[in-house]
Amino acid sequence: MAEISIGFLSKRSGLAHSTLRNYEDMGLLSPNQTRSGQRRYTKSDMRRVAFIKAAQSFGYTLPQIKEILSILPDKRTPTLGDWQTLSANFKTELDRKIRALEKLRDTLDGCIGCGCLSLSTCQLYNKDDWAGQRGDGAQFLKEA
Amino acid sequence: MAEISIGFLSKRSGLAHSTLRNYEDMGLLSPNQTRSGQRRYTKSDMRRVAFIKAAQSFGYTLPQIKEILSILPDKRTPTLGDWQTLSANFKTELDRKIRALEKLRDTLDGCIGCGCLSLSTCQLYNKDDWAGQRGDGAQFLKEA
DNA sequence: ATAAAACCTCAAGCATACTTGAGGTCTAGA
DNA sequence: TCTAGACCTCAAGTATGCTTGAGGTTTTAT
Repeated sequence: MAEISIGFLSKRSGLAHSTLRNYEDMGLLSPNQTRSGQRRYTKSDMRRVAFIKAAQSFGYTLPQIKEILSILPDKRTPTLGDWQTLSANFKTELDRKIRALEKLRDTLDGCIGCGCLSLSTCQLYNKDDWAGQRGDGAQFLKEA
Repeated sequence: MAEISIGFLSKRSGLAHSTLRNYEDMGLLSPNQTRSGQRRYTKSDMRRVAFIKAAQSFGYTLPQIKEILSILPDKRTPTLGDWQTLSANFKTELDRKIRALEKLRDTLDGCIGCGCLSLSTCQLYNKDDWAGQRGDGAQFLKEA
């Protein structure tokens, strides 16, 4: 049972075999192979899969997730500390996104029914206000 | 300036004209039209666009975002209260996702290097533990 | 009045992330 | 040993969310 087959990992994770192979092609997983070419995953791979699913659910793309996972060591099995670092970084990222969301809410709350229609007074019309003086106009949305 | 053209909204939001038209086709926006057929957005539409971008950045699909926006009234301009309700609901949703993420971290932290290789003792191998006794095995991942 | 810029529709194209299927190999239990 | 089931590769298909482009109309500034 130290040998984790693709079928076992597929059942545990709810991901299709083809999806797991796809992650491998994209460099997100790199299972060992038996002599005959069948995949054998480790517990570390199970953890990676769980993280991939979680990160995807927060809107991260596979290349982005690959980047996040790249802080884990290549050569040795990741330690608890390695995963805690990754986890903390990810949490920080999410917090940043949430702060951007709160800024959106707070900025735009002030605009509901404000009735102002001139570029000089309305936050929604005035591009400099969308980003908190970032001077772009689309800045907030890029940041979120 | 009470008339918001597609070009103006496009510049403010950073979204292409085609993207804004796409959102309209999907029922996320419904601007008025001038006699000749040009689109005229309201401030409320600007707010919707800002929300759409924010929700997308957290991994929501356009149909899901349409659903979230559906709590806003059809017939009248949404009030501050309408938006605050939506905003609070969305925050609750995000909190739920984040709690699932924390559960993932906590559940799997205990497994690093635990060395157990039997189905009966290892959380990673034992499908009932992936979801906190949900009996599916892929449950956590669905939930995140 | 006219020309540039902004707008329109509709259709095709593209990237991401899968899913499906054909055709074949490996492995484990009766 | 044989055969069902699990695995393999490779290629094509699908859904989502844009992007691009052709061909034409409307608006706006001079």
